[in-house]
Amino acid sequence: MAKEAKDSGRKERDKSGWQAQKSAMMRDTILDAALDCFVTIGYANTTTARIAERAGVSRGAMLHHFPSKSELMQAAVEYLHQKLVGLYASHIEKVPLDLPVDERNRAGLEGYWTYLRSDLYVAYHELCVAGRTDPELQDILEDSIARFDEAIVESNRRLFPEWSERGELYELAMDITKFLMEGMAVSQIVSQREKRVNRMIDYLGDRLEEIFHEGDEVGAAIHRHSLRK
Amino acid sequence: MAKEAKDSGRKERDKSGWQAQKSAMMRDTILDAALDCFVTIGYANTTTARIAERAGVSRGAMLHHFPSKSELMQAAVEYLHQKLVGLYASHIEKVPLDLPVDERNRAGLEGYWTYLRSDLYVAYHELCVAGRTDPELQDILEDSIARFDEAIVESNRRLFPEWSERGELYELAMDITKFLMEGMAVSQIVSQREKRVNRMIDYLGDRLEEIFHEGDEVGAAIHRHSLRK
DNA sequence: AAAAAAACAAACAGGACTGATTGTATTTTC
DNA sequence: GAAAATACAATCAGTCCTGTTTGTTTTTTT
Repeated sequence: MAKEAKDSGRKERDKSGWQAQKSAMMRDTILDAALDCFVTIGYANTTTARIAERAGVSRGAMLHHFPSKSELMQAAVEYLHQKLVGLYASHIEKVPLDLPVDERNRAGLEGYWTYLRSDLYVAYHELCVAGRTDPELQDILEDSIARFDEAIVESNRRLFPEWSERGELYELAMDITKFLMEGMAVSQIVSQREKRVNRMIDYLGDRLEEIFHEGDEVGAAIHRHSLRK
Repeated sequence: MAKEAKDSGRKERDKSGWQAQKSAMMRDTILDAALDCFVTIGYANTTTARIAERAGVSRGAMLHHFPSKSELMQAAVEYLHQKLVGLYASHIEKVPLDLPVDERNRAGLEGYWTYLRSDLYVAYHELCVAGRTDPELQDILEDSIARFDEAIVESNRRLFPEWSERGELYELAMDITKFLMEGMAVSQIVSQREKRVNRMIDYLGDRLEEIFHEGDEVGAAIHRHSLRK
């Protein structure tokens, strides 16, 4: 209240000065360090002191930018979210739109797999698991996850326009892709087993093709396998 | 050395006395409390004080049984392993062996899903994620995981004897089941979304049936879909 | 150039955690 | 029943963590 009244009486701070630039750089440095810590030592072992050390700044300086650990974590989640969206998009954008469907499916799966094998995804998973028992973190993540899912839907709409009218088949295909590949990725996080990945991606690509072509048939055949009650 | 020489000169402690019974009960009480903590507050937030409180014993008493947190965690992992094996077996044993294959597949999947939806699995996943950044814990878990996988293989051999000669098709079926359902379970851990589970289990059951029947064909057809290079 | 604001660093304070230690109670052995 | 072993409880000590406070430096505004 009193503070806001005070602020209204002065010019807004110039955002183009060296201080402002330095502040923005500092902020990113700290947040990058936070994500690094999630990946290398785990979310559970991430302390403000460790982040400051990794960022190469003092804890006092960092506390100026993020007055509490909670605020720092919140900013880190948002920062991670932006990076994840960017990372996913960068892999998906590499897929040429003029490929035939089955090759495009396969390329999309490989892009998704590369995304799932990233450090950023590891950090994300660390946060998700921690959020199970931390309501505050969970709230932040839910918002981020919802926005990320929307971004995925948007990317897929562009990359796979032929699926746009497949309704429940599309949902099934998305589910099986998501669960199967994320299950595989989490399994890789837990213990590195590179074997079998290509076989699984091949298999999934074929299944997606089948599911898609089920939409070419009209009538009882739609319910033959995939949508059995 | 010197201690062992000393011990060899006296009778072994009677294991049937009240003290021995109480000690075993105490041990299980502590370990149950530890698993409870993993589930309710997460592995990361589990402290010796919290376990002792949950077990209803003093920290001093607990320290007698487990002289360090490390030993307690090690014992908890082993205890969890035993419980997991027992839980999985209990669900799988309920499946009547005289069911037709497709129904037995479906029943096995539902048993596996029930297992994956258990608190024990949640605890297991907490440990797996924590083990990523804790080499000591990871070592313990690797041993446990390997033994658990063997137990699964043994159970499946009994429940699905008709798969015993399907070689790589069997491996594929096991992989897709594992990754898909664990991916789904982990997704449920992270955010509770009960929808779509039955659809996915239906779909997986059908795929397993297909994969199995690919073994009925000899020649190029084996490589038509699933095992494409 | 002085004043104000922002940024940075260092130290303080209280709480939490683990392992070590000391003391007490219970059970078993002789 | 006394001694020994086991079990249990309470306290101590050192370390780490987070938030608060104080002091210094840098940048911007006046």
